[in-house]
Amino acid sequence: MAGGRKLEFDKQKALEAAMEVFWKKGYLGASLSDLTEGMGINKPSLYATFGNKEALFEQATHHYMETCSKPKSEYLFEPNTPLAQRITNYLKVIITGQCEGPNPKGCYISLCVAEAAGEGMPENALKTLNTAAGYASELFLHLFETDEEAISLGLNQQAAANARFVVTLMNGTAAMARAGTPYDELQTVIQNALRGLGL
Amino acid sequence: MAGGRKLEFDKQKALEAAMEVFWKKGYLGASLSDLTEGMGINKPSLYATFGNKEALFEQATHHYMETCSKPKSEYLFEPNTPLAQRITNYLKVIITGQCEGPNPKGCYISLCVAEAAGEGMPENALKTLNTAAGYASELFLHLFETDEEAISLGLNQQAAANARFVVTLMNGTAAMARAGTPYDELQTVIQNALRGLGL
DNA sequence: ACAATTATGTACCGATCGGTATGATTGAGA
DNA sequence: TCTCAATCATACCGATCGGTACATAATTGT
Repeated sequence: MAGGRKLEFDKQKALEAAMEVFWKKGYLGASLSDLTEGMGINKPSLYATFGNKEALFEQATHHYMETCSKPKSEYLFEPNTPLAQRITNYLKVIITGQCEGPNPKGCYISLCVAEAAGEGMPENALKTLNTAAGYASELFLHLFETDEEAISLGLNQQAAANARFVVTLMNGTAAMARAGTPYDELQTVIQNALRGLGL
Repeated sequence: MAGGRKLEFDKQKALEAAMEVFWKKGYLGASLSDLTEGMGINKPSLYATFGNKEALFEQATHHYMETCSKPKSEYLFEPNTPLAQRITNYLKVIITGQCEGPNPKGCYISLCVAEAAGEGMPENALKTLNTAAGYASELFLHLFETDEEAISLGLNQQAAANARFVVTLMNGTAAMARAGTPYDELQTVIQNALRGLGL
């Protein structure tokens, strides 16, 4: 019949802004005021467009995974590149994202998972978060189990343990970055990490 | 002149309980209701005995460092024990504390530092937290710089970087433990860590 | 026994929490 | 131009936030 008034804001920009607020404050730590201020809209617009705080978090988390997390994984599978170099490149990009740029320091997922253990986070937010949190583990598990060079090096023998080691270290760099450790200082742990894998 | 009514609770037990609440929820995440319920006292008693939420946090943090963090460091300086064995023992005890026992999962300090980066934490709480957060780094820096075996192995050449690697990994295990990773799975990263140090 | 002192429980303070009702404003189709 | 649908800003909802006033209960020295 009739189409009403147009949105006065860019939905994708608003979602990006919401992601940054959750990234900085966590789920429970981000208040509706923080969100509306960061997104540049007011509460009724937020609820009409995204549902509620929990639904917004799910969409922001999905946006984070698609734009910040998953694209970096291509460095792990670059053709004609030694495994050690691929892992180095990947970790460098990860640490860069944790330390530098306009985004908050640290890792969105790692922060919210830590927050979630304190209870008080609604169920759907938890489910979304757990799915996202498992991504990196499965990525490295798949790498160590199937990569040609990884197999020839025997890294597939303890693929799960090796993947856990790398993921643990990435959680560690996220914590250090969030505490203010600069890129130059965190970058040195990559060498130790590769040596820890036998590379 | 005259001494009034006696405290009906054990101040030390109440502080221990407060520590567990902050450990589980973080500073901002712990509400006065969470604290009074966990401590088994009501608000006026809390304020009369500990000051306010911020002062209670400072005392709880100090209690954590003295009872949970610092005592474990003795494993790093045990006489007549190879360095690799000392670090292994230390990390095993750390991970045990992060994964098992009656306390919340993860690391009190690591959680609150992550929370602090989101702003909103009062100044004195931040100062207390930063002091506590620097303890582990200085501990390993001192170890790698002064330990006889560490020097003979050349670990003192890059003492700061080596210390940063270990501290980063401990922050990582804290995050993994908080997310629910059990001791048996986290324990395997110790071997990778030692290899990363060249031990 | 009395007075002084301290701790306790209840009930309350202004501010903020997540979420919403309401009415004015804007734009599209007829 | 008129009507209808959708978004906007403001103001409000009950609940909870950190913190406190106040009256009562319990302990001590005189």
